[in-house]
Amino acid sequence: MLDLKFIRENPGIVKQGIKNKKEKDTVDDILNLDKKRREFIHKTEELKSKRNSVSQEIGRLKKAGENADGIIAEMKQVSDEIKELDNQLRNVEEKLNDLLKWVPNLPHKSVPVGFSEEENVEVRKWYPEDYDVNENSEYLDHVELGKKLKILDFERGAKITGSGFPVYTGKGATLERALINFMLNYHLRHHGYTEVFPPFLVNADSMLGTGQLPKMAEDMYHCEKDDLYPVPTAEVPITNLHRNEILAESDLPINYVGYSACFRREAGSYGKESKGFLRVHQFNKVEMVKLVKPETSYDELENIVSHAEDILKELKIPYRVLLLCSGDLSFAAAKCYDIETWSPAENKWLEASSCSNFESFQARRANIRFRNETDKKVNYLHTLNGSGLATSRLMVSILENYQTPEGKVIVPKVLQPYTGFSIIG
RNA sequence: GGAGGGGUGGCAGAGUGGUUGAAUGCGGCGGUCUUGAAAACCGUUGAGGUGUUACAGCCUCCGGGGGUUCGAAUCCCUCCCCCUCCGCCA
Repeated sequence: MLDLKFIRENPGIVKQGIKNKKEKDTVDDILNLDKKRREFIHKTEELKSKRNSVSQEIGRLKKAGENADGIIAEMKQVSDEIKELDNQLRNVEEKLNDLLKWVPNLPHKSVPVGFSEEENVEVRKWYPEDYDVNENSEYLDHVELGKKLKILDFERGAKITGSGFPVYTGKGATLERALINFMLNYHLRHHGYTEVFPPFLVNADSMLGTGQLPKMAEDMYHCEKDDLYPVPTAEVPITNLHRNEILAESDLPINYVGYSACFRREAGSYGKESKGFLRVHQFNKVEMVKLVKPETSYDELENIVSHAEDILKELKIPYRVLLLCSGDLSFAAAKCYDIETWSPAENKWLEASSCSNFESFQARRANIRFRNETDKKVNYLHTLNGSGLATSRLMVSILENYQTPEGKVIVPKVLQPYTGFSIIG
């Protein structure tokens, strides 16, 4: 959510930001409602002030045993008027809030303006030593390989649940678990995070807090009976841990890392790119979440990206880092880097991580604040998160890059202590 | 799922219709005293909205929402959460 005052004072900047993000511009409607709102506030508060003082007077009269029927009758009218005005005010505020919830975060000034993914900017690329880009191009893709080695079973996943719910079996299951543990441990030991194991279902307030609702409602699973949402990412429960809290400045930065299964409906995305792991409804992800002081958030964004990159370097998987252009930014993000890993069989880069700075956008929605130690003022903090990383696309790159000419898969060295075996097949 | 109890400021804990945004204690901050610290004493200490150049002023908030009343932390309805006991259960 953007600050209403900021919108009021900088409508031009907000409009431009919305345009650059290809979102719907409701600024004029918002400003109109805001004006109405303040008019109602003015009227209703004037009456309330009167009511308060007269009510006190009534109390005094009654105590003194005097008759107050006249002013009580008068106040009854004032009270009705207040009720009516409050209703109208509530109505206006509801409309205003509905609009505000749909206003996207504004792109940071360092974000290139652009309207398609072609306009994303490649920031850097990394290959393991002696990596030959062409070497593995003849190998089996992860679906065929997974089937042959009996480590992935997409068909039975479809049977027991539905398409897009992969099953890991045998050494595949162990490898997946090893990957998750390796990543968690690495972030804990080398990057100073605190581990969180969150619930996988959250309430609507949490989904609103991080910005999945209302805009992404169609992409979320929803358990209607209990009004709970399976998390699309651990970002949601972890960021919302401190919803409606005022933290001490000395608490910051807070660095959390946590694993969760992630559930996404991916509505309307069938067909293209939906093979195997390329698009699934349930996947595993280790997520880094940071709650930081505003002035540090852009440095922290660079940190979080490098933390994700460290994992790929340890795994020796080729990757590239993209700076997303304004039009490709998610609703809540002010700036975002995607990390894509190389898939030789697909002959393309696959998104395995997304690292974003939300500035105060989520903090304002979720009401997460901190108290400045020097001036004692309360202010919104900045939130960030980054995948560190999602295992599904990463697994594609691992299986394909570590494939031997015989169709076996060597387990990356850093994972071997976790798997207990060094080769699959 | 059933029965009962409870949700008040950073924490503990008063307050059951009329200057109560809220006693008191602890904690925090500032000060006096002290070579320094502790103790003691004094003062101060919630958030949001509106408004203002900035103050002031005004309004709202005692789990959330709604209601009764001239007036609600206090009464009513509803939802949520916590605790105790029973039942069920990985």
